Amino acid sequence: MDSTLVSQVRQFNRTVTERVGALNERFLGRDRPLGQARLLWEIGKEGRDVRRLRSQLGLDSGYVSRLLRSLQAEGLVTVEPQQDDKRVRNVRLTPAGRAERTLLDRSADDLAASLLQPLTDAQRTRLVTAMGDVERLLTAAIVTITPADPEHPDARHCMQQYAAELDRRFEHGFDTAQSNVARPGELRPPAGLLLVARLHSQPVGCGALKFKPDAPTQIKRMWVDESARGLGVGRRLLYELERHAAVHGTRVLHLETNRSLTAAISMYRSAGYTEVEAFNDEPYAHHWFEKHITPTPHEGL
Amino acid sequence: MDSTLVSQVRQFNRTVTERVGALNERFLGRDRPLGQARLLWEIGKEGRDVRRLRSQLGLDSGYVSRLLRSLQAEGLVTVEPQQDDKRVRNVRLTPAGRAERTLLDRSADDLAASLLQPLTDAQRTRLVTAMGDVERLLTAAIVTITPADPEHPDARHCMQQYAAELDRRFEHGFDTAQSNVARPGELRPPAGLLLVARLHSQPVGCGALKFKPDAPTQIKRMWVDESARGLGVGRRLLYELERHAAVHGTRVLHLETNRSLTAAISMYRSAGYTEVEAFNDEPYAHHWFEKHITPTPHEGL
DNA sequence: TCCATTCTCTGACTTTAGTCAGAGAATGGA
DNA sequence: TCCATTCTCTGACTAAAGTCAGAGAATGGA
Repeated sequence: MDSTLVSQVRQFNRTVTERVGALNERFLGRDRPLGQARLLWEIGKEGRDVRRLRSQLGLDSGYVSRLLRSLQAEGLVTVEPQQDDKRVRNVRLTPAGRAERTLLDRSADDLAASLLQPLTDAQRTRLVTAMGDVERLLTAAIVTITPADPEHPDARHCMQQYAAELDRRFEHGFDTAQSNVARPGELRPPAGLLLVARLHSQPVGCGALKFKPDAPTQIKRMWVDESARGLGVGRRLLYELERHAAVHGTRVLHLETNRSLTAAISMYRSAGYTEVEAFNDEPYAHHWFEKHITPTPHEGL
Repeated sequence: MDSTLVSQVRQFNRTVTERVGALNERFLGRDRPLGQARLLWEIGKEGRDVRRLRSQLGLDSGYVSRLLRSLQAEGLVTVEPQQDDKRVRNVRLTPAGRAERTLLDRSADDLAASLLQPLTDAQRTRLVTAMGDVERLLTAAIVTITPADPEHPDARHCMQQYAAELDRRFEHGFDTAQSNVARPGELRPPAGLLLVARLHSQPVGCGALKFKPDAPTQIKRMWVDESARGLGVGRRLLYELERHAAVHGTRVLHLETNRSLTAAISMYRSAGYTEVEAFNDEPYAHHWFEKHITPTPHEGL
């Protein structure tokens, strides 16, 4: 890895955590421990169940329990069992809790404003733009891409979303029954491979390979969730699929797509796929692409 | 303040501190409290005196003392009185301490690399560029600009640096004696005003006004330290001077400058100053500028 | 109807990160 | 020479942020 990049990232980490961290304490931690404040914030106006609070903040169950009790003692929250599963408990803000949360909200606004205040308009715009870029790319960096079984709940979620989106976007909708859609077994080794992209362990994208003896490997089910677009997830999925295909000995990749998926088409083009004659009779396809790759069997094993 | 900007800054603070903070702990805080690690890092290869450590990390003297003793107990540092002032104590790393610091260094590199690793080359470059922007602008945001007495050590430092820089940059050097340089009294209210820009309480720039009865107010001693260029400090100094001048009732501002100071000249132009005939006989000047402003007496009082 | 599992809570801890009020030594200037 | 100041250290605290090992209630499937 380029050491200049690494040292610039380190410099950034130092400066930003120091600067923003210091402000965080000065503004938010004024009369309330940061832990309590974070919890109060995360409960939200609608309330939340304890389990979700815990996983979102990454805290010990005992610790959260204690924090909740201290908030309860101050009359800021109420805790009661969920209707349908009485093991789970729901936390809600009382009116006093909502008022306190609004105060925190104001403090966070003040903090942000204090960072912007000394800057000129032009500088403010540049700062916010750069912050957006950093955020987006840091988010992209924590997206993981791993093989998954087609029957795994995350995989099924992706497939459903995939079909639902095609149905929305195709001129005449999309019906799984009419398409040459792959059955789960075909996307499971050794017949194929399914990759799932996850962000904060939520599935946000997928892509699959279907290996064919003595024929090009097919790319299937490329999908990226609305919320994760613009992070380069599609490109990474494609790249990972190509890598796996190469290990499997693939020389040629095939994929077909619908003309309504313009962003995908231009991504395929820019990733080196060239349009070819129709190589199958998929009813929903308008474009057929192929790419030649270099097999690298057993690499990294 | 534009609430879109504010909420974007908040979003950034949340995402980035969470993400970088989590990594910080996972990589750096593995087998050593973060406080110790920071101290170990800050001591540096050359050693440092305790006073400076304290001020750089912003910690209580008793706390630093205790941290140092725990590092000493592990054989990582030695502490001994300074030669010339035995109240001050110097801290140095032992070979074991240096080894430990190298380990920390490696961890910090790994952390940074782990952020970059999942990204494509293009994304890495964009991330690092955006990080640089954010850092620079956050640094700019904590520069303070306040009036100072011309005899204050920080003010004197600025004046000396100002003269030294002119001497370096002018073709034939710069001699205070030959210039119509203002004496301290002239830059002190009510005759004038001196502003000092500071970063982390170190002086990094200055600018002054000289009020003249029934004549344009003069801008003098505009200087920004090498280390703080590109942060918009000059522009902010100029803006603040104009604001003070307006409050004082000024209608026209005058300033003269040397042709070697090209960056300053273009800043004056872009800030609305127009070149005019020479209005004085300053021997080092090649360009004379003026700007009309609207007086705002007693504003904000 | 069991029984393993899930979810939350409690009690008993620990570690980290400080703060505060001096004490004691050294220094610098009047 | 004195005295205020500076610098570091020590003792005596505190608060925050967790960790860990259960206990007890509820649930869901065999």
